[in-house]
Amino acid sequence: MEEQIYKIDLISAFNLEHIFECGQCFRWNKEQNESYIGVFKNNVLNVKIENNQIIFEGICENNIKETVEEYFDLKRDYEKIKSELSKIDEPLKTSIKYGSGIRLLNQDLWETIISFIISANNNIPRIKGIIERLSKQYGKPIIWKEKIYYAFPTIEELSKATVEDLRKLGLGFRDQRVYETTKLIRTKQVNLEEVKNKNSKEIRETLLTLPGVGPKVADCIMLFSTLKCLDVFPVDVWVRRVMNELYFKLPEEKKLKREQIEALAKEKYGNLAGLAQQYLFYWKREA
DNA sequence: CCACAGGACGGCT
DNA sequence: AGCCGTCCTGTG
Repeated sequence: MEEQIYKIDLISAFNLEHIFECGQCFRWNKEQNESYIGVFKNNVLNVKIENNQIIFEGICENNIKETVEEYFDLKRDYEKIKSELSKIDEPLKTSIKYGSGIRLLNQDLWETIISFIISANNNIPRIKGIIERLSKQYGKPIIWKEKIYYAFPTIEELSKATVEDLRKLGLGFRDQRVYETTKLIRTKQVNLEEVKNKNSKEIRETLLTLPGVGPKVADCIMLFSTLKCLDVFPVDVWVRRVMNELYFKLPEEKKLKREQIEALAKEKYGNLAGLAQQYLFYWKREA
């Protein structure tokens, strides 16, 4: 593997902070110079914006242009999506202006499943720390510019970890869930290759059979991985707050149940509900 | 020291 | 069916 570089003209639906800080990924970190470095698959990339260009540079297993186009969802027309969603109502329009550079990454399904099981009842700094330790312990090293990075462990690699090993890495009560899910996937009792060919409803049902995957985690996996089911609407405490505030003017949380919020979102935002969720979430989190 | 934040799950009504 | 305590660790 060797260093590669790829540049494209800057597009308006591409902002590093919007993409990497909207809660969809855990392995991208900001450098001193405002660029980001991240690990995905067997790639380590630095992304920066300079002179109205987006510059992707780093160690890339396959052709960097194709890798980047796939991972950063570059073939999807976000301008069209934003203008369609902006018509729906004022709050959504405002949130879209705020997070205009958001794109949904096409992340590896296996990595997304494990990452979001770890995300349960957890905060972002700690989730990031756990995933780094898992990768360092079980993943393959990748060296770039004298620094060592670690790929996320493969199914086989993570299968070497015992529940106790996972506990030592700080997973807490999620250790058992990650262990059992890894076993189900390794033995193909849940076959990830087959999941890809199913429809949205079947995918969700399958994911929900994995230990540690409940409704919210299932939706995140479907939205943030290569599955790209844009119609799901992950409801966490933040989204619940926004929806209650925006549409019901209820100062107290928990007035609306998760299912009710989900149903409302699908009714209002239709098959782009997942994107709407991201704009609203990012807006509320940062503002 | 305690309170709190964050989803899944199992046990209880 | 719905509600609620518990699971673990970091932060204030």
